[in-house]
Amino acid sequence: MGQGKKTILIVEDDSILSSLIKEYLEKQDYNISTEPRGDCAAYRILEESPDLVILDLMLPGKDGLSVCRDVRSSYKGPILILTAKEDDMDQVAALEMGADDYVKKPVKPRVLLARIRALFRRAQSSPIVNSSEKIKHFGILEIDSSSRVVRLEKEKISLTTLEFDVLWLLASEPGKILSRDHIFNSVKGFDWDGTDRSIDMAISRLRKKLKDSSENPLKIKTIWGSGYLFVEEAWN
Amino acid sequence: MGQGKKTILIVEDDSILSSLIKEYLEKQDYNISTEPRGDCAAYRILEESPDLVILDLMLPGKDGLSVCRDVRSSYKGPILILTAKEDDMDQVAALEMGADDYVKKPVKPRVLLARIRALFRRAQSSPIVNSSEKIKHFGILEIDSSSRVVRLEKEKISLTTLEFDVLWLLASEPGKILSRDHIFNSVKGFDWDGTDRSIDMAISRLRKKLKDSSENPLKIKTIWGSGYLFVEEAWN
DNA sequence: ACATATGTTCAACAGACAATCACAATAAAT
DNA sequence: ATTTATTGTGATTGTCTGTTGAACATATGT
Repeated sequence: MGQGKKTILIVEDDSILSSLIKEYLEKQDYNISTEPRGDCAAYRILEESPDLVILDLMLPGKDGLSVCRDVRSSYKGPILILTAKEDDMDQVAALEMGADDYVKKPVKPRVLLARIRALFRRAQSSPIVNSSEKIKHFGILEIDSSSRVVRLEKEKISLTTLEFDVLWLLASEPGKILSRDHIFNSVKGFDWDGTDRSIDMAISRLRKKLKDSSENPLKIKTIWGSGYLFVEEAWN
Repeated sequence: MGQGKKTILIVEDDSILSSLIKEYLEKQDYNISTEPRGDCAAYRILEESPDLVILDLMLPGKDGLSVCRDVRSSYKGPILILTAKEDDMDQVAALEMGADDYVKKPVKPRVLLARIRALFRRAQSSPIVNSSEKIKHFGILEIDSSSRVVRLEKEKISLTTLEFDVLWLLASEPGKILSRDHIFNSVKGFDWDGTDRSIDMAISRLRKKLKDSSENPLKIKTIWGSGYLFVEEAWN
């Protein structure tokens, strides 16, 4: 499930620190992007709408406080200020400006993580409504993503989680070639290592369960050197 | 609990500091009560349900961390830890235990106020989910959250607190995958340690009571590697 | 056409994760 | 303080998924 990971934008001009935090948080299973410039930060926050923003105060282009003020009215996620400035009045100003936390450098990664988690616990945000279609029909095949049930000629087929996810993805774009790379990424949420053949296996097991011949597959075709393709017309 | 003044409970054994903060915050138009003992704190938090709690860690009777853990599942307001302890691990532990902020003494009143305000801002805007809907119907299943009664084909099913909370949460978002992490967090109020299997057990017991087959669950499905999902269509 | 390199399938195995039992620890009730 | 109910834990079993290697298929170069 790709949607699972939370995204965090780190706005920080010290690239060493920035990538240090990035690495640490990536290990904790967050999706991290970084931005060194203050004047680009506001734009990117609104554009990417990350689940959380880590914001430095002293930045080239525009200071963090202004960024915070500028985005606060439209960006609803938590903003965590991370800065070396010692002044208490900055802290007060930032918090009043709409920041949710103010942490002084240097900070232990473990502490930063705990604070991030506390903010997420409170925010609990996920207003992204999945308005896309929940049920797909292709002749004798029916796929229901809210109950995760697949029927073939009205008969229920029991698929595993991975098999279902792959089928749903392919069926979402019938007639289009999807690379292993892309399938892997969409289904697992992280990148393909190039040697993994789990997708091959999932396809193989899917074909068997969907009664598609493997030597001459009509329903899920192999595009040699490119990937796989769901054939819409094959289910009648 | 009216719209008027917000109430804050200060749990702090140093009576000088305690009344200092009390005075300052009263000037800012908050309603303050104080409690010096740790072992009485949990009781008073649940009894008075203040809008926010300021909690010291080193307390007579019972330490603040335990207080935090004990009340977290039923007390939903912000908890701010205010302590002289310097140890980073205490900070991490407190935040993971469900605290919302961790401030080191000594702190300027102005800073404390700013942090309190930031917490209130979040608490207010955080979506209280079930203010409207108190009863859910899914075919033969009926869940009443005001009386905490569950009926299956009109027959009353007796669920434990945890089981009910988990069921209610899942049924609040049918067709959506909820991770153990998320379920644990919502139900207990603090973070999952990664080895705990209480949610698995709750699900297992729920399935049994709701007469869902365990080898091939139709009503509460397992999404391998991700979590669980409530199937709306399975109750007809 | 032939050999060679590269991409794909599949069976069998191994490791990771989940379900469940029986029991221990904890909390609640008496 | 004792009993009872609820929740968490260790061990076991089963299920899902990824890996390996051999066989097979498709493309490329000579």
